Amino acid sequence: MNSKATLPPYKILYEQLRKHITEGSYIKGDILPSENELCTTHNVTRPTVRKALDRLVHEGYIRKKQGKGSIVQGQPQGVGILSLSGTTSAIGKDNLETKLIVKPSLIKCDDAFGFPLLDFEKEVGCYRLERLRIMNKQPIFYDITLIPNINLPRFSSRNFENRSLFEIMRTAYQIEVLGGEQKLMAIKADKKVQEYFNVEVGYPILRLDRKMETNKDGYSFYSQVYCNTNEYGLYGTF
Amino acid sequence: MNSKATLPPYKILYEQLRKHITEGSYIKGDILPSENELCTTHNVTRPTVRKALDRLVHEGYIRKKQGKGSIVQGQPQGVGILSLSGTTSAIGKDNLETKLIVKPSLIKCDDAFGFPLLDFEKEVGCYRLERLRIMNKQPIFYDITLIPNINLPRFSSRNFENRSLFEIMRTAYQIEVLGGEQKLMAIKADKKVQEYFNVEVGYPILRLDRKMETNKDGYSFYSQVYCNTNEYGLYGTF
DNA sequence: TACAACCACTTGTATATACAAGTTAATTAT
DNA sequence: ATAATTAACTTGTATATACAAGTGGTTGTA
Repeated sequence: MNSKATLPPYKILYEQLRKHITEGSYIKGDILPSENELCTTHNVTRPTVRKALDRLVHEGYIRKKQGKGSIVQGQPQGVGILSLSGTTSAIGKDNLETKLIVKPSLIKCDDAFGFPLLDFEKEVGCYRLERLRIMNKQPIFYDITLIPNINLPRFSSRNFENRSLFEIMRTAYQIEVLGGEQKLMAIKADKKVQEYFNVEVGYPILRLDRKMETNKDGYSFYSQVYCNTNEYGLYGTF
Repeated sequence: MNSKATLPPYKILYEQLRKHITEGSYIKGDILPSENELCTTHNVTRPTVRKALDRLVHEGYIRKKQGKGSIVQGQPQGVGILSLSGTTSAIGKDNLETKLIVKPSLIKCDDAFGFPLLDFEKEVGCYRLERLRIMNKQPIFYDITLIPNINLPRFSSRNFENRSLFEIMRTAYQIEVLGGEQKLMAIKADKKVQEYFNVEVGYPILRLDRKMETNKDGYSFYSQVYCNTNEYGLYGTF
């Protein structure tokens, strides 16, 4: 039961190269050492090296060109709201102000924005909170989040202003979002949303219903996000 | 200059298995023949088989479990329109009818839905085509696509009905979409869209402006997609 | 019957090797 | 000097092989 079993060589190499890119040892446009070079320096064979590189390609860190080499692409940009990160990192922390408009409170519910809840999640209930994200004085996102109440010390009393929920979960509880599902739709602003966004009723709004899956086995949390995309479209890469 | 170079074995196997899944020969929950079986039936070795399977895993068609086998996941729900594949695979070929409403014609343009075009792209012009995707008699997607005119034999005369553009590009021209950028917004239906979708003016519509980057260096194509998300929200994983 | 051991099967990882195909720069012939 | 050829690199694909590790059924025992 060793929680930190030794990683297989191809993963070690992957982690190492990845780190070099994320930390800037290699920057965009650089060419990685050739596969054969990596073989000798890391004392593995080419298929092993290629397996590590495949992953970097897949994740967008590098791009390979036959006859030339592996070209560093830099941070895989754009993992915006449509992808892994939270909304804060999608737009850039600087201009985005986050307000907690409804403080976390424990509620019982049977489903989370269309995503069915597991029995144990119904049992323990969920923290529910509402936030508003404001950019240049204009509200852009309004979101409702449901977080199943497993052991999350001091959750209700945490400071949610101007912090990404993802960041809080990761740093305070070691819960990382690995992926998830989402459903997108365009809807007409209802009365509540109309007020938050200061637009007329019927105004087109983009809504995302999201399920965030985490590194804690079987543990997910959920949110429903309303976006005013009039000025800023949601940007992302894939 | 053979436009239809024979595909490498691992790609042939990939295409074949993929087809079996998308067409329903294998359905969700089925277990694929083991890697060794695939080796003998296709007369290749295991690394080759694994390369094909890796790709299916990556795209969400199958899931592998050590000691057990390759479990079919069905239509890769995950790779929806918000991710790698085209819209056809996002929803499932069966129920989605594709109509070509404006045939490909060469045009000159300076930008593609907000994405700047490279000089050579402006030079050679782009094929422009419009399609409508219909599900259960209800139009769901209306899209305009711009494809820079590099050497694409017979492009204008291809059959675009009920085929994913991604699939055509991949199988006919060995052009694979590796990733891209997209911008999403909710808008009000204008007159044209209102007619296509048979909704009133002002109806909320989800619009995606996308740039698709390919395995051909520097080659991208572009599309603008209008979605009626009233009945079916756009689904995707991340 | 219940349980443990075993076996046959699966995928996961790795080595060693070979040749094809694209890129680049040096070399050679004109 | 210029152009064509060559050589030395790069990644792409494939074979053949080996053992590790997880799964599930069978078998043999207590």
